[in-house]
Amino acid sequence: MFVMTDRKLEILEIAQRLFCENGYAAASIRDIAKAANVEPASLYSHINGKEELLDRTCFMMADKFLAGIDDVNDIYFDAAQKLKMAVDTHINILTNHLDASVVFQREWRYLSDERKAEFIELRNKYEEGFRVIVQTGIDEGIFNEVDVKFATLALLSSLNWIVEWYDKDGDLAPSEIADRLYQFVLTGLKKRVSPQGVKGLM
Amino acid sequence: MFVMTDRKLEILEIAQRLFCENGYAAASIRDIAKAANVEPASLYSHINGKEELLDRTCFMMADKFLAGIDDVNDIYFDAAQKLKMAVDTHINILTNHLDASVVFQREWRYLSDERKAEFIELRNKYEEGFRVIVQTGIDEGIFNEVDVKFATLALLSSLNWIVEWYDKDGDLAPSEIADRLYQFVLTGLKKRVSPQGVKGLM
DNA sequence: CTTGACACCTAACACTTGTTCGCTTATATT
DNA sequence: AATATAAGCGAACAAGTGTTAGGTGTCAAG
Repeated sequence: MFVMTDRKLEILEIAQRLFCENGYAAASIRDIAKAANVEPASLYSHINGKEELLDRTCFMMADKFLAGIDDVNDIYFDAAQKLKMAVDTHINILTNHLDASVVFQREWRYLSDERKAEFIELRNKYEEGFRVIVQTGIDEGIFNEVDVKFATLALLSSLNWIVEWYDKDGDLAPSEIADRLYQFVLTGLKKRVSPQGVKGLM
Repeated sequence: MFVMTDRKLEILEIAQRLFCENGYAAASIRDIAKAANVEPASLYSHINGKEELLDRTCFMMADKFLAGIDDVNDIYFDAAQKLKMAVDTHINILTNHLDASVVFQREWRYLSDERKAEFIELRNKYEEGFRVIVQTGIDEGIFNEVDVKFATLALLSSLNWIVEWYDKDGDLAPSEIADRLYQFVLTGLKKRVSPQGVKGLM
């Protein structure tokens, strides 16, 4: 059975850090062992192989993201509120599991063909969750009649890019980042001329 | 001297395809040789080493992007028009050099430390070009008073993500993609209530 | 007091990595 | 006809890859 002992988790997190810093292919078992203060062979008391570390990371994160979007779509508020919730949740997961998120985003390509297919399916399911929100907003008449698939990808890409520069000791808290990103995808750059102005928006 | 013969270019493009598909670390010299119908040793008649292939790709693309943004900022139109031009140019480069763009975006991490530093500097210069446009828009009073650095990163990330799903045989032409992305970053998702509506923008 | 799980070890395995050496062939220029 | 250059070859190199086999010490449960 799959029991996750403390040591296993520790090793997984070390692997995530190295996969994040150097990439999956370039981060060797020996690197991971050294960072864990252990001989390379000793890792195999905890794992079945290098790919397991990647596999676990990708699917753990997929589960987290999916659980987040499911929560949001279960709650019947208007699309703007749902979107805010979804953005908050997404940014929270990213910033709370930064290394793992980077692996989730960049390194899933190195999964085995079968697992890669499963992973892509889960990721599509997640994107579908966002598409539902965007579509709902259009149906409610509060969002522009954009190409849903296209807009959702642009939206998600804005969210995901923060892993490239987010600094957890920086001056922007996750919630502030989420606020600004939400503002950006909602209203864009162009100033509105309508009476209530920008400040009045959600 | 650095002369780029036909065969050199051919090999470079093969390498770009494989770096794009498998990642720099996972694409071996032997893979590249096989794709070029040549023995591994023969590649060294054309290149000095594997990293040269990555190096050339990253800096070639950096030059292209920088030339693009410089052209835009040399022309004195309003910020919205400049932004449209910059988005068009960016998407054009991406879609015209898809493999190389992916390498430019994902694989620059594997450059040597010195070259990596130079690369990051060029990339910052490019981002600065976009920041100037956004700042100009704010100064002109046509863009919201957003955090310039933040908004520019969100904007660029929307543009860059298209390499993940762009299909040159798909139904969306590069210019259409550029139009929609421009629309997205300019007006966001939320419907405007002002009289002229969405259609009238641009 | 034994058993068994746990975490770790040394040593080695088969294989892949980027790269170099010396050599050959074809093509074009003098 | 002689020479230079470009483009290729087979064989080998040292180093690094993921992984396995078999063994050691620790420690809590029976």
